[in-house]
Parts: sequence; C-alpha cells; structure tokens
Amino acid sequence: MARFTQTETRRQHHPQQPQPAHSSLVFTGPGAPPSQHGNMKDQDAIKLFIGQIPRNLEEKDLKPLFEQFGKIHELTVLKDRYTGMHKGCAFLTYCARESAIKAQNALHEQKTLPGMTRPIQVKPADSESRGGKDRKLFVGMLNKQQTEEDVYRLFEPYGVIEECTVLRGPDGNSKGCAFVKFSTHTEAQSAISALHGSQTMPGASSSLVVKFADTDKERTIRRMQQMVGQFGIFNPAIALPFSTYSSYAHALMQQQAAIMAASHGGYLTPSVAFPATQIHQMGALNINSLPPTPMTPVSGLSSPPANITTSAVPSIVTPIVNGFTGIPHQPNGHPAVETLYTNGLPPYSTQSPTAADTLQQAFTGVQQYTAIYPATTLTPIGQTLPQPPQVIQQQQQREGPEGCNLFIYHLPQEFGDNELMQMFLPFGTVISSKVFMDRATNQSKCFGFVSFDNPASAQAAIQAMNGFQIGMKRLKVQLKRPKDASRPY
DNA sequence: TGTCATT
Repeated sequence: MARFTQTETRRQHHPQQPQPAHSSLVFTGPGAPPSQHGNMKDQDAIKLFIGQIPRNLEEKDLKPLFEQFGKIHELTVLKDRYTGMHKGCAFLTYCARESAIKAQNALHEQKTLPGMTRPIQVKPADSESRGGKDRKLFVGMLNKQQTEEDVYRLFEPYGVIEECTVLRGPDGNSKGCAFVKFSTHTEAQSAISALHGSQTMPGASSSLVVKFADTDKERTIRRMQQMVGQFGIFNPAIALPFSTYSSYAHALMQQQAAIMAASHGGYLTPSVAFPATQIHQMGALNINSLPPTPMTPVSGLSSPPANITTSAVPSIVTPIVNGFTGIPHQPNGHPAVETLYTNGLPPYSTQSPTAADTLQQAFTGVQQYTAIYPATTLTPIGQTLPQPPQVIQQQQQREGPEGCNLFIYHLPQEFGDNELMQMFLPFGTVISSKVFMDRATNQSKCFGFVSFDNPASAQAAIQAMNGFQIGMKRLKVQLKRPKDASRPY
C-alpha cells in the first residue's frame, strides 16, 4: 500500500490550485489567516491520507464523514491506474489546515468503517513531508559557538520550528551546521530565501548556507563518496573506454618513469615522466626565454612516440623500459637530457593555458593502463610497483595518514585539483588533491595539497618534484605541516 | 598548510 500511496501522491500532487491572496506572501507564519471562502485551501494546508476505507465507498459516500471537521478542498479515492479498481484509500485536503488536524485527532485509528477489520487511518500523506525533507533545512557555515537556541532565534521569524538540532561531533563540539525543521515547506522556503547567503557568521569561512536537507538517498550517495575518498575502493578509471594503443604506450613510459623517480631520488628524475619527444619540446622552450612564449599544444601526445610503432603490447615493453632506464645517465639518441636544462633545472613550462591540458594528457594513460592490466604486466623489468596509481574522481578533501600529505606551493595559476592530481599520480595512489582557490576571485592561490595512501609515495613525490621548475617558478613540495605544529618556514 | 559541515 505504501508504494501505491507514493505513486498516487506524485501523480496527484501536480495540479496547482489557485492560491488565496494571502498565500502569495513570502512569509507564511503561524499566524497566517486561514481561507474562509470558495474552495481555496490554506497554503499550509495538509494533505491527508485516508486508509482502511471499504471499497464500496466513493467520494460522495465519504464526504459526510469528513465534512464535519471543515470544508473539504479535495477528496480523491485512489483507483488503480489501469483497472480503475478502488484501492481502499483516499487523499483528503481540507481548505483549512486546522480542519485536517481536527480530523486526524478525531478519526485516526479511532473508528472502523463497516466491513473493515482495521481502524481508519487519517494522517498526513507521504507527500506532505517526504520524511520531513521538504520542510527540513540544512544550515551550514554556522559559527561553531552557536547553540540550538541561537539557531532557533535565527529561523524563528520564518515559521513554526518543529525541530532544531546543531550537529555535533563525539566531543560535543558543533560541526558548524544544523538541521531546522519547519512545520511547512513554505516556511522552510521563506527561510531559505531570507537567510541563505545573507550573512557570514564570525569565524565562518563563507556566508550562511540554508538549503533543504539531503534525502536519505542523497545521504547514502554522500556516504559512498566518503568511503571512496577514504579507502579508494572505487576506481572510476575502470569505466573509461579501453585505452588506445598510444595511451598504453605512454602509460608504460610514465609508469616506468614513476618507478625511476621513486627509486632514484635526484631532482632530474621527474622529467622522465614525460615522453622524450615532449621533453625535447619543453626543454627547448625553456631554453629560449623566461618567461617562455605561449606554448602551442604539444601535438602527438595521443599518437605513439617516434620510437614506438604498432607492435603488440608485450614487444614494446622492453625498448621503452630500456630507453627510460638510460635517460638519466646516458641519453639515447635524443639530445642529452642534461643539455636541455640550460639553467640546470628540469624543463617544463605552464605559462600558457594549454600546459595544464598537456600535463593531463601526458598522464591520462596511467589511469587507463592501471585499470585494465593486472599488476604483473606492469613490471617488465622486474620491479615491484610501490602502489598502483589510482584516480579518485569523487574525492573529498581528505587528509591521508601522517606523513602522506604534501603541501605544494608555486603551482601554475591554471592548475586545478585535477592537474595537481595528475602531476602526482606517478608516485602512488593519490587519495585527494586540492588546489586552494580565492573565494572572491575564483583564482588559484597557487598552492595546494596532495595526499597519498602511504608515506613512501609522499617521500618519492617530494624527492622527485620539490624544486621542479614550472615556468619561472619552482615547485615547493613538502610534507604538510601537521595541525599542531608551529614550525614556520 | 585542507575553505563546505548532512543526526
């Protein structure tokens, strides 16, 4: 029955009734005058569900029973959509909210209609509350000092508050948010209109948030996303289309480069995370001038590098691996890597907006590759991968364990969370990446955080990426300062 | 040096 009720509710919920003059007021407080004439209903009228009705009773038969509590706005017996069969229940809306309350008090479970074994049900229809959702607000960006009473005061002007709870952690400290349930949707809506973004509480990082609370379903989704962030149990890369040959090749190179970077320790190593062809181009750019001229998008990233043809997958492994093994010490047919670094720094430029794209493309293969091939095929030169890189797309801002969180400064202006993550993926599983944005300008503050799932990856990333030059700046890559630490830099 | 937090 509950399911039918839901269905019927939705179906019947749509017809918009003409509203009485007073209902157009944004504020519909507890003192809102009830409708007195016509078939108008109060804006805060309650739709009642009537259950346990004998199937031989139609609207006209039921009307007298309910009319004694007030003028009826609408009474509908529920019928099966296809067979037209009486479902033994109805929806009833009185013109006045008060009538509904009276009827419920007088009738619900109080009387059994002829032929029925259970007493009549008279209660607000599911549509009236959706579990309270449509009149329950989530309030965020509160001051953590604000109590239930403070919140109550804040929302009181907009209607009758049935419930007001400040969310608190286990220690009893406010989480800076609350739930406020009004008696009607309209009241809740007016509170949103009046209060959302209206003020910034002292100590809050942005203006007050007032919105309808999540439904159960939404909460479940949120929970799942949090689990993803915490445990990395979901790898969306699996859902990506099968990698092209070229991205596979890139993936191999980058994977090996990552291994090199992790095991080598020199500042030179990060550069091998880029295909040789790309190193060349970027290196040249870097030599020419600082700041470099805007870079054309590096072409050919999605096609195989020159030294890789269309041979079967296993056969390309060795040459690539060998090539990369040689790079740091013995350049292999390309100009010596060192000679490209005329300023003694690894090459890379992100002066143009295309640079972020470039990086992203350069690393894209890693994700696909990791998802599709078993780990054993990833180690053709007998090395063990520290951690298969993973991409968590629905990331939360989560810190990893102690020693796994990096603070990165001097990021290119155009780097976002994703670019930051792509840049650090070769060193392990990135459980979160966050570039800080200036709220006012929506511009990057050029620093951010990357969290790995293990300290070794973090250390490898520091070794490889600290001091890495991008444009005119060098990345500063350090362990994130623990909250309680007070060591200034 | 993790900005936003959903009983």
